[in-house]
Order: sequence, then structure tokens, then C-alpha cells
Amino acid sequence: MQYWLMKSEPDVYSIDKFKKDGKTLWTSVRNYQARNYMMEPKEPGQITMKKGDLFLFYHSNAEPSACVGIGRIENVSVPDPEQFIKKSEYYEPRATKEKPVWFCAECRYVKHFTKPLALQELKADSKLKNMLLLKPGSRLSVQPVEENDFKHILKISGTSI
DNA sequence: GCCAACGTTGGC
DNA sequence: GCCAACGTTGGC
Repeated sequence: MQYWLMKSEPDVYSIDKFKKDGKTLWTSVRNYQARNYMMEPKEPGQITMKKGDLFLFYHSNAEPSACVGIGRIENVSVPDPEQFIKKSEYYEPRATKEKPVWFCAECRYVKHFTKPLALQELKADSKLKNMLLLKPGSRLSVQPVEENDFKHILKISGTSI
């Protein structure tokens, strides 16, 4: 089992919307590294998402930016439908149905945190200092999380699965 | 709204 | 394949 963190701006797609939808396609990611995490591995040993993996839902560009809940990966390597929509901001002229360029994961809502865990609180916790999220200049919107970090975050947020 | 840190693009 | 210019992310 692998753990992840996925960022979304609450103005664009919030955890409340996620709960209402129950299930969503994590569309509009336009970064190759983040995309590759949401696909079947291209080479053996590559760390990618698998059905059943859990992730932290993170609100970025928020007041305050915070981890707000948990989701579960339902499916990977799903072609991002946005790339085929000419009018979409995320239209991809290079993509064809046979050879899509962008892929996404299908995600299932699991639960809200008992209380949101603000970025400041994460930074203040020395146990989490190696988290990718807390590294300066780390902007990946989909990133792996160490199991012990994931479990520690659940613990200090008072959340159990 | 600013800007640092990245990622991407495209000329050469 | 280098790298300058440009675009984007996201905390502050």
C-alpha cells in the first residue's frame, strides 16, 4: 500500500464538493511527474498509484492551506477527458483518443479530517520535516507520502479510518 | 498582488 | 542538447 498527497484549490474543487460527488476523476493535471504517478508504471520498480491506495486531500491557495481529508484511489491511467475538449482550458492538441497525452486517477471520497491540519501546523511538527510538501519549492500537485508521515498526520488530526 | 522556484518551450 | 525566455504554482 502506497500513500499520496493530492492538492486542489478549494475555489476550483473543494473537499466538500468531493464528498458530494463521492467519486471524481482527478483531471487537469498538466505536469508529467504528477501524471506519471497516476499511471501504470512504465518500468518495473517505478512507484505509482494503485487501486486501494489512500491519499491526503490538501487545499492549496487556501485560508489557511491545509490537509482536510482522505480519499482512496479507485482506478489509474484513465485518459483525462479535458484534453479532448477544444474549448477547455486543458485542451491538448497533440492528444488523440488512441494516444492520449494526459491521464488521471479516479478517486473515492473517504472522510473529512476531524479538523483541518494547517500547513503551519505541519511545518511545526519536527516528525514531518522530511515531507515533500514541506520542502521549499516543492510544487508537485500529486506526490507520494511516507507511510509513517501519513499515519502521524492522521493521528495528530484526530482522524481514524 | 508579489515573487521564488520550478517546468516547459523553442531557437540555435 | 543547451539555455534564455516565458509560464505556472502556491506560500506569504
